[in-house]
Amino acid sequence: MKLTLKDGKIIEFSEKLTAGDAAKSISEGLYRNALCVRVDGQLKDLSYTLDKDCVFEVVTFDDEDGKAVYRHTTAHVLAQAVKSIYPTVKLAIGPSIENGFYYDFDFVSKLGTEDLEKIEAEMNKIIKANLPIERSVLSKKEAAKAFKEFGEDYKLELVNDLPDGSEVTVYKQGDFVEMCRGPHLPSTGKIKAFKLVSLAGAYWKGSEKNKMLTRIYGTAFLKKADLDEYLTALEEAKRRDHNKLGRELGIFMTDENIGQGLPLLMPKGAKILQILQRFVEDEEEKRGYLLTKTPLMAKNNLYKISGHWYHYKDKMFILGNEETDDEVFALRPMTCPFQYSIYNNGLKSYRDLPKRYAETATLFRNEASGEMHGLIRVRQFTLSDGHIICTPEQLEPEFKGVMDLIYFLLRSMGLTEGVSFRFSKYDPNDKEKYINDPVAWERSQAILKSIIDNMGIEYEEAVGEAAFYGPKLDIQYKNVHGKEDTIITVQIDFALAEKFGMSYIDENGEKKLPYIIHRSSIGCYERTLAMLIEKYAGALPLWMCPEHARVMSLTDRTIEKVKELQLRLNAAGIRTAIDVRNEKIGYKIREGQMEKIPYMLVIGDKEAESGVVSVRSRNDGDLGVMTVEEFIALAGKKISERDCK
RNA sequence: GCUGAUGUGGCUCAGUCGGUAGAGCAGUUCACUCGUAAUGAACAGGUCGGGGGUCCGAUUCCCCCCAUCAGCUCCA
Repeated sequence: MKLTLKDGKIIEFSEKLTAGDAAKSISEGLYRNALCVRVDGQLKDLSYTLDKDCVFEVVTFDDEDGKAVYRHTTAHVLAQAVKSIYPTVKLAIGPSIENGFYYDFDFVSKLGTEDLEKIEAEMNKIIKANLPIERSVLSKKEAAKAFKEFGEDYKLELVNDLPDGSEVTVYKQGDFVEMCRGPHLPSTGKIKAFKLVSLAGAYWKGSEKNKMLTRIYGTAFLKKADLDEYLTALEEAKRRDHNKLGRELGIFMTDENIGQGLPLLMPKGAKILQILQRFVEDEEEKRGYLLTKTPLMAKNNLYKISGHWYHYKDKMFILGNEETDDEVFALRPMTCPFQYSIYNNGLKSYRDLPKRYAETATLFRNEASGEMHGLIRVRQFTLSDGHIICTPEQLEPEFKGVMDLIYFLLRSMGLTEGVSFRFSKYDPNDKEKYINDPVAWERSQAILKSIIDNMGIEYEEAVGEAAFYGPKLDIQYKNVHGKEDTIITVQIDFALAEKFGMSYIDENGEKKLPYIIHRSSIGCYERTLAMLIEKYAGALPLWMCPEHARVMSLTDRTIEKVKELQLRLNAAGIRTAIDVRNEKIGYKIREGQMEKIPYMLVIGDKEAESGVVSVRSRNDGDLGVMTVEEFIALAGKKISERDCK
């Protein structure tokens, strides 16, 4: 029997043996770290019997699969511990996830955070006992019978969902049995460092129609030091959290009397958004967009035509009552039908196309109360919204134009690293959410796919993430908690033009339906700001800082000079504030540093006399003295170039 | 909306096993006029998230709201 190793080396064995023994004989060191193996690319337990030629690979914790197996086994230990402390609990599922694992339980009584320690103690007992983990195979029937006996309703449901005649693998450790595809570590004692991190609710099978179970999150590492490092990194990440940092820096606040999801942008935050908005609107104008300004509300008729009323009525802020009022209004949740109405004003020829409409749109969406999060999910927000109405031939170049604008903006903000692309498609089985026109869906998805493939964009496909009227290309960004959000989206709409009676006259004098691209350029300003705060830990690139420089007096003798310099810098396009309080310079510097002011300029008697300034950068510390002209050149260049370093 | 947690001066937090609260920072005033991440002193600042209930008495116990955080679900 020949085993082909990863490096191409071939090892021969005279008789069959377990994967663990094979690994052991190949390399003592590697074996010590082997968690499981890959046989012909398939993950197997160390107890797996090798009986024919194969490609053989040892899987360690350095391997993503190895981490997953290690953590998955920890999840089993968690389940065993919970089961032994709370015998009435019912088990659901417990997979490994990025950076850890979770397990869902159905508890009879409530579980509190303080119970986690008790569970950890029990887990430690199980690990110390070093119970062997044994795999066996049951028929569907046998498994169903066993889980029914144990009263494991959720496991039973999972078994019953399997096709008839299929086999079920179960893993046994001590008196604890768990249905699982595996593989697993050979024994519970292999787990060295773990921690239960948090407690949360989660719906059975991910559907809110089902019962909410109790989910316990945890993580596990090979070494205690690695676990500690991971937990410290989590704490570090929280320090960058825009929701904390943004409030500390005076960028935004909330007020319980104003309401959930309604952040107030304070002077600094408002200034940043103004800077970004001017930048985006100017850039859009350069690229042939026409600015519109449309109402913040409309009669519900409008949303009935678009279909939004039927899809999203319960997420709209409605003014009036359909039963009793002649007219019912709703705050706008999107801009599309307003710009379509503008398009429809006057007959359009193919010569008029493409029409590129853009608007910095205030939108309102009544998000569920538990969804709100800082500046990322809010009920009122500002979207750089826009619609391009074009002929079929113009669709691809226009889409490319949109992507070019988006790249330009992302680059200007230094956000190109860390974004990923998602091709969001419809779900053919979801007749509720999507317009029922499979032919149009397939056609428009094929068009979008061909465009983005031609552009060489790497993306993930996501079924069931499309808008109800068409497929999307979403630009995704991860926040400090690792949660991914869409920051920008570009959509192809095959449905709404017809609903709104939009048309153009083609070369042959025939009336045609245009294509529509729904697009954002910088996304939702509030959310983009949140991502910027987290990316730069509050120290935003100079060009978008509300305060570029702060001039500080060393003593009261130089206050007048400080004020003069402020005027001069402001005139040169450098947003400048002053600090002439009667405080020590170290104190003023410390404050400026904590507020992440890019440049702090100090004027004492020496500078005042020779007409220079002492410059300190928030990143590089004291830069020494320079003339005012030199400073203006230095800062001015970085501002105009939108230097993000 | 659901699960769990949290809510005490502008901020960070302590405290009260039921007898109307305390610190540090920030603020104000005074002194110091100072050289690149905190000068010193004094003063001022709180309906203990809101509303009900129990009690002689509630910030503390109970109920209902509101807001905040993590997760689930949702996201045109």
